[in-house]
Parts: sequence; C-alpha cells; structure tokens
Amino acid sequence: MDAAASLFARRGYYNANVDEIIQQSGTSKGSFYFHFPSKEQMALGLVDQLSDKLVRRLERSIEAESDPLKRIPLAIDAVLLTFSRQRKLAQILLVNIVGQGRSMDRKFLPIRDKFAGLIKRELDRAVESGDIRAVDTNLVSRLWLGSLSEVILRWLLEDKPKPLMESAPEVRDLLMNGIVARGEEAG
Amino acid sequence: MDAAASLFARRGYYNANVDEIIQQSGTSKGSFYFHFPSKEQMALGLVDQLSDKLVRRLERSIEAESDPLKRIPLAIDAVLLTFSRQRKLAQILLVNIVGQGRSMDRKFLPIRDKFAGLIKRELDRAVESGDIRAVDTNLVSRLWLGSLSEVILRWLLEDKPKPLMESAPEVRDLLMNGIVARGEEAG
DNA sequence: GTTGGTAAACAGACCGGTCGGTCTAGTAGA
DNA sequence: TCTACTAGACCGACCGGTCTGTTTACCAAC
Repeated sequence: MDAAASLFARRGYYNANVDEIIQQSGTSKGSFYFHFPSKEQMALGLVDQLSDKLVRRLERSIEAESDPLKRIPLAIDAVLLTFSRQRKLAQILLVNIVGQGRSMDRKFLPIRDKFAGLIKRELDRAVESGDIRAVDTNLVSRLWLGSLSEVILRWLLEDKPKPLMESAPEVRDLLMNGIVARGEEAG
Repeated sequence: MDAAASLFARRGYYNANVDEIIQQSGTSKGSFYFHFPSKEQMALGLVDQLSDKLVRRLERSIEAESDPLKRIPLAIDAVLLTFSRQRKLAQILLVNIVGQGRSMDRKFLPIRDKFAGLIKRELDRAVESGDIRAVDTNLVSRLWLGSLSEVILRWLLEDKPKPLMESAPEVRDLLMNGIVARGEEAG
C-alpha cells in the first residue's frame, strides 16, 4: 500500500516497521506478505515507482518548450516546485535513499541515475545546439543533481526553512551560469 | 574505539551492531558502555570528531596560499584527494550521515554546516577581494557541498569507479566557472 | 615491599523488547 | 468447492542496554 509510503518518509527505512505500515494502511501482515515478498523489495518497488512518476512529470513540464536553453531552467523550477509541494516525495527520494547500508545504497543507485540521466539529456541537447559550452555533460549532470539534492535536503531538515521556491531563481541562475557559452547570458 | 568506525563505514549505522564493534575492537560490552552512554551518542561523537579533523586538514592545506582565487581550487582538490585516499571517511561523512531517520538526520545537520561554512568563508574572501561575482555565498556553498558529495558518493558506490582524482580538474573548473567574475578565468 | 583498600576500567552472561517473516485459519467471490 | 486474498497470533533471531562480577592502577600505611 503506497499510502503507507508516508512512514518511510517520516521515519526512514529502518524505523518504519512493517506492523506500522500495515496498521496505517488498514490491512494485515498476511495481506502485506501476500503482495510483497519482503519489506526490502516493497521499499525498492515503491522508490522505483515514485521516481518514475517524478521523471515523467518533469519531462511533461518541459515538453512544450523546444529551446534547450529554456528547457533547462524550466526543469530546474519544476523539480524545486514539485518537491516543495510534496515533502514526502522529497524525503524518500533524496534522503532515505542513502545511508541504508552498502547493499541497499547500491540498489538505490539506479534511481539517482534516472535523474542524472534526465539532466544529462537536456544538457546534451543544449550542447548540440551550441547554447552551452561543450562540457562533460555526464559530470555536470551529477554536480547539478548533487546541488539540487543538497538544497532540498536542507530545506527538508531545517527547523524553520524558508520556502524552497524563494531560492529557485538564484539556484537556476547559478547553475546555468556555470555552463552557458561565453557571450551569452542565462535567464 | 574509533578503530571500529570501519563498521559504520562498511555497514551503515543500523547494520553495525554493538557486538560487532566490540568484537572488532577487541573490547567488551562493559567497556563500551563505560566509555559511551549509548550507541547513538558514540556515533554522533565519532562523526563529530572525524569531521573536525577533516575541516582542520582542509584548512591546513590552504593556509599557505593567500590569494582567494587560488585557495578555493586548492581546497577542492584537497577534499577530493583526502576522500579518495580514505574511503571509510567518505562513507561515514557523506553517506551514512543521511537517511537514518528524521531525528538522527537532524542531529547530523551541523556536520554539513561545518563543511558548508568552510566553503562559505573562502567564497566570502574571494567576493571581498573582488575575484568572484557577488553571489549568495551561503547558497553557493551548499550547491558546492552537494556537488562534491554527489561526485564522491558515486565514486563510493559504483562498481568500477574510475579514480576520483581524474575528475578533479574538471570538477574544479566547472565549479569555479560558475562564480568567477566576468573577464577573469579560472585555473 | 608488602598489604589492603578504593575506584577506574573491563569482561561477558543475560534480559526484554522489537520486528521481519511464517503459519494456520479463515472469508469473499466465482 | 476452489482460488484469491485477508487476518492476526505467533515465532525466533537479533540487538541495545544492564548487571554482576573481576581485573588493574594507584596510593597510603606499616
């Protein structure tokens, strides 16, 4: 029951025990283990599903725009906006996906690839069209992924976080600034 | 026994049980709980200690240089070099510090501040001296922290990671490029 | 130098709670 | 009556933390 993803979001993988998940979703142990082989597999599946949904959402948010140099900031905004409206999603996809022990972390690695891949594809488009410098898009996509993760992570964990969207313009500009072709300007 | 920090590095906080830590360090339960009030406090203390040591190390690596525009890349290199030589340290400080449940994560937040603070101080120097644009150093320090974390995290988790230092020059340039004053050039 | 006393430090058996996961007994629908 | 699914009591392993000693270090008194 995906509704019980809240638990993973609120307490992390290890602290969200199956009994609670069951209780929260109004079902039972028997039911849970009929549908999922194990807690681990269930978590893996959940994360997979959530990340797919997010990637699709981001792609949809930029499909209307064809200018690579506009698509990228659009996507950045979409990421920040989506997470700022869905803390749970952010918590799971950015925080609770790391630090669960080597083997778990490894299994979660492909998730990060999905996002990095999305960024990379956009960067590649922009490079091809000559709008940005011929950077190592693979590397840049990771730098960006890390940057965005960190900003959002702070927002999630801080006591009195200022609205995430307030930083959006600056984040966008700073990231773009690092890669736009000399002579051009971001924004 | 800090020698048993290896366990945290290898298995993560929740999977490193006290019995193993004890066994690995050749001591006993009684001894452990004589020195530390709890597993949690011990982990917190360990992380604190490790991060302090790293910060000092980084500061030492740039103290000889006074030109802000040279100090920064120097620090970036030092970070990558240190971690590439000490996987354990990286694993603990970058991976196992997140996703341990909300309360734990919150307690670990100050650690990230230490690093972000270090970056910020250097950026501030560079802004003051006019070497870089008047960016929001607070935000940039976080973007950079995230970028570096992500790059190192991949390197830690990937199967056949290429040497971390190979990416160093490019990471350095990309980060610098985003902030140097127009007309100047990084590196 | 030996004794005795004290407290810091260590050892490891043990406990109590927790938590994935299983198992048997159902129930609903066809 | 057969199958898909649900219920929830139960189990066994695990694991932080405690408890009861025992050792070690140090020091004072004789």
